[in-house]
Order: sequence, then C-alpha cells, then structure tokens
Amino acid sequence: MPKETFFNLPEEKRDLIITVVIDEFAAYNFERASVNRIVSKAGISKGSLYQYFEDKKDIYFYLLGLITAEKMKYVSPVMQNPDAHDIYTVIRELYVSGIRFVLDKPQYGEIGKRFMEIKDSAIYNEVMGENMPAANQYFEILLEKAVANGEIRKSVDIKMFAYLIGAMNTQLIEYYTVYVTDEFDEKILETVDTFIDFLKNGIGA
Amino acid sequence: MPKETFFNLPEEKRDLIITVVIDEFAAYNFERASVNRIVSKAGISKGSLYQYFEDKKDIYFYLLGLITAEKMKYVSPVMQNPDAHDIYTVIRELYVSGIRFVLDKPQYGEIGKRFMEIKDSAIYNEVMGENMPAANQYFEILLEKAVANGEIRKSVDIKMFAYLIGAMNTQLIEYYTVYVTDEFDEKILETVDTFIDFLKNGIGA
Amino acid sequence: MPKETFFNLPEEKRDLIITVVIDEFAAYNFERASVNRIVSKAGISKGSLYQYFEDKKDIYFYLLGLITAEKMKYVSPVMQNPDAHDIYTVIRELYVSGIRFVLDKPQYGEIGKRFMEIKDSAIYNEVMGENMPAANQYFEILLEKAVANGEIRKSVDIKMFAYLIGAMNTQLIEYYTVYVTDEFDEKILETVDTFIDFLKNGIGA
Amino acid sequence: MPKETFFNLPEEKRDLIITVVIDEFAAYNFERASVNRIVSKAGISKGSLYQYFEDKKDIYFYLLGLITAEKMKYVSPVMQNPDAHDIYTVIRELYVSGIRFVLDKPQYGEIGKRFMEIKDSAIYNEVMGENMPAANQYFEILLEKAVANGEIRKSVDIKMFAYLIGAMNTQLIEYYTVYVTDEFDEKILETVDTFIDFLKNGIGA
DNA sequence: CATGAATGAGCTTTCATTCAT
DNA sequence: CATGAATGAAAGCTCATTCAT
Repeated sequence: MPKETFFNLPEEKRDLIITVVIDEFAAYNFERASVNRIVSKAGISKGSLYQYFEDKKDIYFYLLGLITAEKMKYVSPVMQNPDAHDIYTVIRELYVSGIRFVLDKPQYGEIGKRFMEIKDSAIYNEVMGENMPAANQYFEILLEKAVANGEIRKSVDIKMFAYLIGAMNTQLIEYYTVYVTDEFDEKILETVDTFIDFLKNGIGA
Repeated sequence: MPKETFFNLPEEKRDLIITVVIDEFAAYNFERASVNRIVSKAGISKGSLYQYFEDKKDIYFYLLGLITAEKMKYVSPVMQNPDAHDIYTVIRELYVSGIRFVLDKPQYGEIGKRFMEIKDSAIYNEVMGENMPAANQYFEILLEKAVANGEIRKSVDIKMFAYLIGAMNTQLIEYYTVYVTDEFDEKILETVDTFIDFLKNGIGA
Repeated sequence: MPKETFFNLPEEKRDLIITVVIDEFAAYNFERASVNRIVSKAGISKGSLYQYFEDKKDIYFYLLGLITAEKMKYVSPVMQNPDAHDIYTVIRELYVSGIRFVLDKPQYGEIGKRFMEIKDSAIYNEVMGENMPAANQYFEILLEKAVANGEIRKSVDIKMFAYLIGAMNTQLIEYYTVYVTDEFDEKILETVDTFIDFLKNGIGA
Repeated sequence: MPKETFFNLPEEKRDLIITVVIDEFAAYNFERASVNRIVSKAGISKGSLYQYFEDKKDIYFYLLGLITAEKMKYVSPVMQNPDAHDIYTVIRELYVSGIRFVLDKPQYGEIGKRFMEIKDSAIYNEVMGENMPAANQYFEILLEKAVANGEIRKSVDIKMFAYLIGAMNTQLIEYYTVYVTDEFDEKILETVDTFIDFLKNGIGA
C-alpha cells in the first residue's frame, strides 16, 4: 500500500504519477520496469517516490489494485447473479465485458499481458496467491452448477474445462488486442457468439 | 554454437554443465539467468565457461537446440504427414505429444514458459525470427484444409480459431504440468479425447 | 557531457574528482585508464561516478574539453590573426605558446601524449573527426600563403614541410617536457629563436 | 629470449610463427596484441607458444631483435665510418636508409610506429632503457664533431638539435609510409636532398 | 513533504598465463 | 615437444534503495 504521503498529495500530482506508472508497467513487465524512468517521466525526485511507496513492488501492487477496481465497473448484473442465467449467457457476458474492458483501457490490457509474462516469478505468485484460487474456482462452480442443471454433459472434466475456459478468456481478449484494432462493434459480438456456440456444441448436454 | 572445447570435455563434466544450465534457465528467464550462478553451481571458473561458450546467448541457444532436438523425438508419423489424416487426429497427436513431452521433461517445459516471459526482447525475436511464422501458420493451414475437406463448418473464423487452438495447446500442456503430477497415463488420454470431442462438436461440420 | 549531478557537487569534491581523473588519464591512455582506479582514488563509489558521467568516454571527453579550454588561454593575438604577420612570427608564437602550455600544465601535456598512443582506435577518430582536419591543414595554408607572399622558396614541398613543422612542434614540446624541468625562461625563448632562424634559413626565400 | 624449444623447431614452423607474430605486432601495439590471435593464426596450441617463449613480452622483444638485425643490413659504409664524411652526407644516408628500410619492409615500419604508440608504458622504457641513450647520443656526437669541424654554427643548441634530427628522421619516415605509396624512386631522393639542404641552411656554418 | 547524491552488489565478458597429461 | 582446459582478477556498467538535509 502506498504511504499516507501519497494520498496527501494534490490530486493533480497523484494522477500524473499514476499515469506515468501505468505507462511504465504497460511498456515493461515488473522486472524490467524502471524506477528511474518513472521518476524522470513524472518529473519527481527519486526520494519522493520512496516517500510515497515502500518499493517497486508496492507501486506495482497499487496499480494492480486500481486495475481490479476499474475492471469491477465492467461487471454486469448477469455476472453478479450468475445463478439466474444459463452458463453460456454468463460466460458470454464475461467475455464481452473482458473485451470491452481492454478495448476501453488498452493499457490495462497491456499491463495484464506483461503480468502474464512473469508467470512463476516470486511476484506473480505473490499476487496470484490471493486472487488465483478465486478466479479458478469461479469457473469450476459455474461448471458444476451447469452440470447439475443439465446444461452440460456429465462426462466433462470440470477442473480441466474450468481452467481452459479461463485461459480461453485470456487468449480471446489477447486475440482482440493483438489482431483487432477497431473499436468495439457488432462484428466482435458476432464472433463471441460464434465462440459461445462452439462452446455450447462442445460441452453442452 | 558452443566452442570445440565444450565438446572435448569429458562427458560427465559436460553433462553436469548442461544440467546446471537447464536448472538455471528453468528457474530464470534469459535476462535474469546468471552466468555467475551457473559457474558457481557447476563448480567451474568463469573463464572456463567462456572457453566453452561464446557468451550467455550462445549457452541459451545451445540449450534451445537441445530442447528442439528432444521435442523432435515426440513427433509422430501422424504429425509428419498431416494430410493423410483428419484434422482431429492431427490435433490430438499434437496435444498428446506435447503433454508427453512436458511430463517426460518438465524442466524443458519450464524453459519454454520462461522464454515466453521475454516476449518483445531482442533475444525473443532472434529466436522466433526463424521458427515463429511456421508455428503461427501451422494451424491456419490445417484449418483451411479441413474446411475445404468439409471437416469443419465454413462459418468458422479460421484466423481466430487457429490462434485459439494454438493457445489451447499451450494451456492444456500447462494445465498438466501445473495440476497433474502423475506420469502419463490412460486418464490423460481420455481427457484429451474429451477435449477433441469438444472441439469436434464445436467447429465440426 | 557530465550529468547535472556532477555540476551540483560541492566544488571541493568536484575538484578532487577532476584531479584524480587528470592523474589517471595522464598515467594511462583511454583504454588502459581504469574506472575502478578512479573511484578508489577519489574515494567515491562506482555508482556515484556513473551518476556524474554517462560512461568512461564521457569522463574522457569532458577532460579533453577542459584541456582545450585551458589551451585556448594560450592563444595569442598573433595566432588569432596570422595574416597580419610573417609566417615565422606565427610559427614562433605557436611553438612558444605550446611550450608555455605544457610547462604550466605538464599533466595536460601527458594526456595529450597518451592520446596519441591510441591512434587508430575508435575513440581517437571520434575526437579527431572534429578537430583534426583543421590541425593538419593549418600549416599547409600557412605555408601556401607564405610562398605566395614570397616569404618562402617556391621549391619547397609544402605538404611535406607542413607535416614536418607540425611534427616538430610536437617534438619540440616533448623535448621541453622531457629534458627541461625548469620553469619557462629566457633561455627557452632563445632556443626557439634559434630554431626559427634555422627554419628561416632552411626554407626562406 | 625464446626458449631452446623454439630453436629446435623445424625452420618452416618457426618461420610461420615469426610471420604471424610480425603480422600481429604490425596490426596491434604491444598491449593490444593478442596471444590468442597469434596461436590461432599460427595454428599452434597456446601451450606450445608458452613452450617457445617466456611470455608475451618475450615474443615482442625477440621480434624487436629481429627488426634491429634486419635494419643493420641497411647500414651503409658511410654510416659505419661517419668521421670520413661531412655530417650532411651521414644524415642523408641515415634518412635514405631509413626510408629504404620501411619501403622494403613496411611491416617493420608498422611495428616501429606501434612501438611509438606506447611511449611511457613500462614496456617502452624497458626496451628504450638499453637502446635509447645510444640513439640519442649518436646524433649528439655527430653534431659535436660537426661543430668542431666548423660544419655547423657554434650557436646551435646541440642537445636540442640532436633530439630534433632524430625525431625528424622518424617523422620523415612516417611521412613516406603514410603519404607516399610508391616504390623507392628518384623523387624521394630529391626530397631528401631538399630536406638536407634545408638542414644545411638552417644550422650550417 | 522534497530532494538527489551515495551506495554496492550484481551483471557479462576478456585474456595472459599455468599445468597436468 | 604438444596439447588445451582451467584459471581468476580485472574490466565497464546498472539499478533499486537509503538517508541526510
């Protein structure tokens, strides 16, 4: 967590620092991100940055928190109440909101990818230690219920597909940021629908 | 390429060095891997290592070569002659051989993942400059032919699914190395089959 | 150019560093000069030196700049306006100012000689790329004018004598730094005059 | 001095090594010359080279010895018996033989220049400690006799001119190797004569 | 709250020389 | 007499972090 000093800063300055930090971690992964570059781009002294944050990790974790908070805004009613809808609708919403998010905030998407670059680093596990189980279990619970509801074949290896659907989400989003430069449009929705159909055919009852 | 000196070494010593190098690059990506650590773990002098290899990059490339050579052993007849089989058989073989490989040589799998950490580094592009185009296009060509053969629905977005099938391969393999510690067994084959079925249902004609 | 940090240093410390740097480059040429030795003699950390200067080259170029600036102080009115005087007066001034300079600042003379040691190194050409053409042609132009003025015999091989007068300048200066330890005095002036006479007799009209 | 082993070598091999060593020290000064390059170019093992020579310095000194011996061959009767001729004839012979030497054996000239690059290094002084006084005194004695003979003005600063005539010799030779690519010819003789005239006018009685 | 100089362990790489075989 | 693997001190340079002001 940033120190008190950071929050005592005039908003303008704080925002500038955040902007610079976003730029840095969007351009470089945690290891390669440079404190020197951050202070120089933000026009503050090195000492000051260390008055605001404990260390580089503190900066990074704070940023990840901001992104998480931002992502929450994209959580739709469907996702908040998954039980009220069939699993495909829920997954569709997840995908769509994910794509929307990275198209709206491409830098956050970048930071997410940079984060994946350092899988298995100490820092990655530290972050994931808290969040990953949740993320993983989310799909497992979803799938279990869907099996119970008869929406999905009983033969499906739930754990594996939970993992895969999560991974596909990531990949699908990456695909859009890498290969599709347009704004969010009808065409994207169609493709998502195609993919959901694919999923339905694949594991549906 | 390692220098002659390296190949003149007693096999025992050479193997020790290779083991240490594998450990290092499985634990750290190219940038973070340390020549100092390698020599100290191998119990040789810094000067000696540089008698064997041109530089750190030379060590890394040699290692990647070893891995590639090892991976070749897992290439089955089906993969060598993909046109003689339906696309699902080919993809199944790819997945199975990939899983076999990382279960047999988990460290090589690690090194592969570490390699992904340094995307957009100079070294990454140097390696990929030679191999990547093929890897990317491989699935596209496979899918195109399958569409032509009537194995796959015409409505399928080939580029996207090529990307996804590739990504799934990676993820599937990662899934097994992360969650499945057992040796390769019947159960894995079943799961792969399930997944292939899923794929068949999803995009099949 | 040194970084801002260097100029922000207390004068005392900056002077100490400059002194140490002068000592180092007077004792060793660019290649053999050691950053390690500099920091240890100056009693500062390696990191600090690299806060002050970009790299070893930056240190060296800064030093050469100091020397050039110092040498400028020895440029007399005669040298600034060579056309207003006969060639012997100009050459005499050049010699005298050169001798004065190295007797006043023997270490700068040393550094100059060390610089000659690395002829055909990249760094030498980098420095000379800017200054050398002028230096080489200076005497040629001087001689050409003198021939036109009738101060010098027409039979003189201008290119060769330009080269030689330049070389003699260097050698004459070296002679004084090597063999004459006294301060600048009347005797030196006499010797220079002898030499100028010698030159006049040798190539004069 | 090379070790006995070197002289026990078949002449062919010894000559090859000498050729390679000449090449190396013609291309790089003592410090920059590389033992690695020498053994690799000569196709011998590093251990062998150290069976033949004590160390790098030993190689270099042996080479300088060879050059000196070669240079002796250019010493003409005039130079061996300087008292029988006027000083200008002697100096002329010195210059001519020097030019002849470097035009015949340009690599030896190169090595000589490389040697001058490292003035003030430990190695330079070690070499010169033995030879330099002689070289310096040679011209002093010559000049003293010439003053006594009335060939040269009494006012001449003998020590300085001895130094200068020696230096000019070096420079004149360098001038020819740098700027004149032709074979030794009549034109060169003319220029030397011009220069001798210049000298005669300059210091002659 | 701001500053920025100071730090030092760490990095990769070079090269003359030694010595066991 | 030949070999070539082994050595290790030294090189230039980086960077997150500290701390006195």
